[in-house]
Amino acid sequence: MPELPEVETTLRGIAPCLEGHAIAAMVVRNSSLRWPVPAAVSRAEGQVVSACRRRAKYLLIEIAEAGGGLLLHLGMSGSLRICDADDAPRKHDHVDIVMDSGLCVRFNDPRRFGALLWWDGNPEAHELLRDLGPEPLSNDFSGEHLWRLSRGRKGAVKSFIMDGHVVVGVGNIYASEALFMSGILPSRAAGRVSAARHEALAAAIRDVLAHAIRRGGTTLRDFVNAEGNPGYFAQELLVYEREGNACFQCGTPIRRKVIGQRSSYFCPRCQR
DNA sequence: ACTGGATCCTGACTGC
DNA sequence: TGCAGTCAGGATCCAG
Repeated sequence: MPELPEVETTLRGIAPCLEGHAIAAMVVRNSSLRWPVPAAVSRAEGQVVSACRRRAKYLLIEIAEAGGGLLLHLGMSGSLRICDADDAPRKHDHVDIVMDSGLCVRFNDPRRFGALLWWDGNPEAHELLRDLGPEPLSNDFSGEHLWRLSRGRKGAVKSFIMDGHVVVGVGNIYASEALFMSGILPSRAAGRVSAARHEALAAAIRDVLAHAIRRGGTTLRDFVNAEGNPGYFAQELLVYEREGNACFQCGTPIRRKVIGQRSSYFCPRCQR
């Protein structure tokens, strides 16, 4: 479920509850997430959260006093919500970060593809983070970057922009949207997209992600922010899950095609 | 170095 | 109603 805008929305929701406050307890009801939740997460107990950040789709809850912090990934079906620590847990509420304030940040994840780990020292050096590409909303990301990395690549440009080593945070929804916005067929070989079109693609990725963040993310089925509310970008999707509906630009029916085992949506007339 | 495929897991939905 | 099959927003790992 969550792509970069949804993770960013979640971060902005939980940060005020965490930053500057002490963690009273880490309650792990079910430790079998993508990787087992390590006992080390209890090192957060009794410590003040110094900062909350995001890198790619990972949430970093930094605890300077402990020389490390919590690393959280929402996977495909995870969400974080703020509630009272004594609210009864619901199905799939696997972990609570209980705060001194009496509030708690509760991690729910039906499919358990999410992760909660502990990092020591510099989080950027963590094995899950160290080989990641640039943030799409940073100055390190550009059309020139995409063009350079794509030379000689025969795989579909859609799979290319979803590869976290190329650029982070572009998931299945926004990949289809950005390719439509820049007029590029998702199945086209990445290495056969011109420099000018990579420039347009980079701009589209930036625009669609920034706009989705302003709308509080995309709720297709079950995404909710930290307050339990949905995001409002779904109503603005141009091609995603619009198979058979008229293209907003030319009226041609939107098509669906599986690329890299993921559904891809595109206009066969507007995209080349 | 790159690419495609399998895989982890539950729930919602479809068609018989 | 029930049941089998399909699909889902991620990303790692492995074989070739």
